[in-house]
Amino acid sequence: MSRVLNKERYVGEETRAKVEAAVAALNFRPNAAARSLAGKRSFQIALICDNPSPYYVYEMQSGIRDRCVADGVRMIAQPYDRNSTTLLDDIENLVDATHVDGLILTPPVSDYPQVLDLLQRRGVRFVRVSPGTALEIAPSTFIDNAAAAATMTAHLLSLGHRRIGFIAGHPSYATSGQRLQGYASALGQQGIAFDPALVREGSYDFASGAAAAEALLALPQPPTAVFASSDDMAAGALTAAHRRGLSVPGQLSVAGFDDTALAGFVWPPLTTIRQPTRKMAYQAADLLLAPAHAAIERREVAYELIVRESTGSVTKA
Amino acid sequence: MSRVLNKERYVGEETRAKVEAAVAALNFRPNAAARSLAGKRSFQIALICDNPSPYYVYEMQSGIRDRCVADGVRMIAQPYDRNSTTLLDDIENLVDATHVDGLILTPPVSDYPQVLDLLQRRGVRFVRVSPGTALEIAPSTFIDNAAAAATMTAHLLSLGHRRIGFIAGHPSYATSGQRLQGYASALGQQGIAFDPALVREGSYDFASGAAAAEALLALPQPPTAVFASSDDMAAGALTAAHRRGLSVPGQLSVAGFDDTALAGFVWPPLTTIRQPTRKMAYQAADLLLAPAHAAIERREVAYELIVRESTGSVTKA
DNA sequence: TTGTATGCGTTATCAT
DNA sequence: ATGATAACGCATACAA
Repeated sequence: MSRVLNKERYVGEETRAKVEAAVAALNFRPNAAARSLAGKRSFQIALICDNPSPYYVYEMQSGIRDRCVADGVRMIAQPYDRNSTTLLDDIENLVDATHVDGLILTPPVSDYPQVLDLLQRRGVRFVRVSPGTALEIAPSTFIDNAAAAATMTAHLLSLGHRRIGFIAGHPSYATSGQRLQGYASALGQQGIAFDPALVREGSYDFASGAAAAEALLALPQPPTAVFASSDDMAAGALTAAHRRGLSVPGQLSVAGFDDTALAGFVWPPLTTIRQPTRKMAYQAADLLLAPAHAAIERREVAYELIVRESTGSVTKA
Repeated sequence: MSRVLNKERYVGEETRAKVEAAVAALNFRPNAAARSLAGKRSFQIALICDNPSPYYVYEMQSGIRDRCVADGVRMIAQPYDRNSTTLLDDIENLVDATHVDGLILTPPVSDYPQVLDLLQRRGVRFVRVSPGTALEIAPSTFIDNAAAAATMTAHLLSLGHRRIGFIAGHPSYATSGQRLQGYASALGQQGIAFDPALVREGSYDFASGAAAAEALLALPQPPTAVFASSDDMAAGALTAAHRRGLSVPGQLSVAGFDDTALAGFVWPPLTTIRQPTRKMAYQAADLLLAPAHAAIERREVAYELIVRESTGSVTKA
């Protein structure tokens, strides 16, 4: 029976048929605990996801699930506190207790040296989503954040904007630096000087986006467009503009990044870079569940510029 | 060792100390699979959550986790497709394979007769969140949806509104009918006739909210306020108003329900009923993990009216 | 209060 | 290609 369920080679055709009939008749479901105890696999993977955006978390989980069902693998999802001091211990505990077949790490944990160390020491398989360092130690999925941010910046430039504010994410996220760099390089491409005053640091969440936009709009020479490197921050920027009575995009264009549902739920709907989170998650799970490859694979996923109503051409003064 | 870890009675003080020392020294972590196989508990629970709102899902998971850490229990979270035809089979498979210690069901699954039947037949413990039928078959957590909706409606009435549009949720959610009833009763309280034309059915998501609001605003005698029974639908109503060039709350007041983060991310921020999803989730997990009670417990959680800028007094024509 | 043995339901190894 | 059997790491019933 075990041999049939695990699709081993060398199983007679009639034996297989008999077993399958019995399985169907008895509505038999193998006990996961017993399988885990006796075998090498536990048919469980875990998602280590500490992210401020529920949309992101949801998409990650959905993508992983989509891939897992094919293999009958379950996902353990533990929302982690951002400031948990026990993260390392929690992960070690998880690994020891459940013997998960693998872990999927999202930013910023995907770049925590201590976590990576631990996992390597323990010989646990893991896949990283959007990592920024030590790319060769494990498989990963990613989008070209720099190119994506450059694309958006170029879009704003093509609309006539010359002073473009940029709201960066928290530096603990590798993607944050990559997006900033793309913004800067697109400006350079057009011979526009990089003005540090136009760059503010947020933490990928709404409140920080609102505060950063507030600061930008209070500048003696405020920008005519704001590009926030997350949807939540862009929504914050939108609110800041509304509070100041600025029409969007009439007086201020606003752009986001990620293209979560939020981008379409605000007014005006946000022009964004679509990061296919769900697809990245699916690929991450695929990397984890597929038979081990010889080489460490880095799998790139395509991004997309989504133009909506929050950006428009700069008005002639 | 087993006796110490499981806090059994009749363990000598010195034996306990020795064991604990060894556990600490070896960094010992009991194997979950072995515990599950040998014992009665699996130290795993599952969340069956099919909800259109990522915020809701996130809050549910967070609340459950908050309670689970205390017991060293893990949560299996599988996002379910809304239209999955295999839901019943998936759940049965989950139960058989993992022998979870219990399940937490959220709407609308918390009222699916087939699922409840299955769980009862199999003798699986489960807790329901916001159920509407057969309340006596299992513990549950809930808020008084009718009273909450009545409170919001009363708030709008006190602002001078007399024609209040109501966007209901999908009827498969028990909460949907409860909220509608609260709205109706508050109107009756003020001697205002219930006008069916002012009630539209949505499906708790943004798009349906936008469509419903669109229909309400197209009425010969449009409402001066719209009360949507979810934040997503309220955000949709907001967008519909903006598209029509209506100022909010100047020309149209908009109110939501749930008080997810979304309520604060849109413009203007939404007046809502705060449903403490996280707390409900925590209590649900508590009901599941606490030693079995004699009686089926129904645990009520308090709601709260949150007044923000999307509602205002009706303007004199 | 503590030691001991049996068994949980599979996988994997060794024979056949 | 298939049958038999020893682990897997704990909980638990029973004995001491």
